[in-house]
Amino acid sequence: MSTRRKVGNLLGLAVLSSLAQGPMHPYELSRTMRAHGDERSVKFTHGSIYMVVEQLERAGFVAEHGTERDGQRPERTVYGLTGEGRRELQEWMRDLVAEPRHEYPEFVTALSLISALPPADVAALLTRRLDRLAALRDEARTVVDGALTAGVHPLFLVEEEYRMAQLDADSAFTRAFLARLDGPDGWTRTWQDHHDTNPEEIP
Amino acid sequence: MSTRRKVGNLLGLAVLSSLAQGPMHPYELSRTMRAHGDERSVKFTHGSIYMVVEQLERAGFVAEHGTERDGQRPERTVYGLTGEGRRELQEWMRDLVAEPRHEYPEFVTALSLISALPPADVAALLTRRLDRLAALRDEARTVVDGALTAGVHPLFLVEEEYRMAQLDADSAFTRAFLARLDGPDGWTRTWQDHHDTNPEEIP
DNA sequence: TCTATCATGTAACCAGTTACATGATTTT
DNA sequence: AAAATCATGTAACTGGTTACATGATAGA
Repeated sequence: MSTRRKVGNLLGLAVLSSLAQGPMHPYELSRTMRAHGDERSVKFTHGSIYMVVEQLERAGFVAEHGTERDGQRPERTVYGLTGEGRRELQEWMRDLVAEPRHEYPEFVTALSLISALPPADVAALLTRRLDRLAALRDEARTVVDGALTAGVHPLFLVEEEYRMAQLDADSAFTRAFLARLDGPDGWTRTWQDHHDTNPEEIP
Repeated sequence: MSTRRKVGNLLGLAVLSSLAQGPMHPYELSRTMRAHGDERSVKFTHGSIYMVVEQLERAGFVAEHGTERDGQRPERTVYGLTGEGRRELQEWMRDLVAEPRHEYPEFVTALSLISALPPADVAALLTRRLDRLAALRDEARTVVDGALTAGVHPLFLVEEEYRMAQLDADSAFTRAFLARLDGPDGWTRTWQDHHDTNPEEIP
């Protein structure tokens, strides 16, 4: 990562945060994070948790807190936060909240190459996109409503609110783009020209 | 990637798109993409281009088109798009435009763990964030204005417009969040309580 | 001519993903 | 009791980042 953080993966942050509630073994991290619905906000899989815990240990942010054994199941190593780990958690969080960074959403890339598609096709594709955006928005809404009626405090749902706000902005942009395509302000014209003069056939 | 695309890296898409203009060697890809300002929309470095070209070749999307030599500089291998590559470019673009996917912006992760910070601190951090968001917005505006006066067609700047829309939504959300923090609707209360009852000290 | 920067590529390393291994429990 | 699923972990592979290597030109 560009950051000079010793562990750059955001999954590491989520693990630090979980361990702030008390020591756990990696599998338990996996379970509780999954149960808590964290997979909507952090990308992780079973395997990646073991990896990141290892990294955090190398960096001195977590340390072995003992080992347990339960019947003949494999022995589990329990990890706990170190002082350094606690400090890193705070600092990292403060940084993320205060400093937005330049990211690379897939749609940005696609837009930057949009002239590779013929304009008529793009109109159809954007229309389809509006549908899908609405579906994602509904999904978020459902998650939030479900959690609220289950008694979760709204504070623990702000990330979904943010997501919805971004989805709304995406929809609005998409609609505006569509409008410019339909309108006779010359957009489609130059675009089509660009296509015609750019044979793109180099066999 | 979740996609069953043979090459999942979006840099691969940008390379396919560049090669649609004609065969090139990797260094030239690097130069033209950089000159064209693509680094704002796709993350790449010198080294990653060589890597992705190799992957594209393994996948059959590009092929050696010959080798050149210029003086005693290292010999350059020129790559061109194959028929498969051209098809992949189209299909991939259509997919990206029509199907938004679930992504993991850093701020979403931070928000999902926001209760790890004390509420008073968060207010200050969000205020700082507003500044930084404004700066990023200005930056995008400047890029766009510069390009427009240099004669670039707006079609080639839509990705910056999108970025600005997302930044605006981010600002609006941040302001609303701040307002809820200040307001006496109980938010800060439960939050602070959560902090007090959650000692987070496991030394 | 010495030094800096450009042009071009390779290699070494670290991170992340996926698949696999194996005993325990639950379901049919 | 066979099949499926859960609990727990490791290993192998692939991808991405960084640092390095080396000749060529250009500026001081």
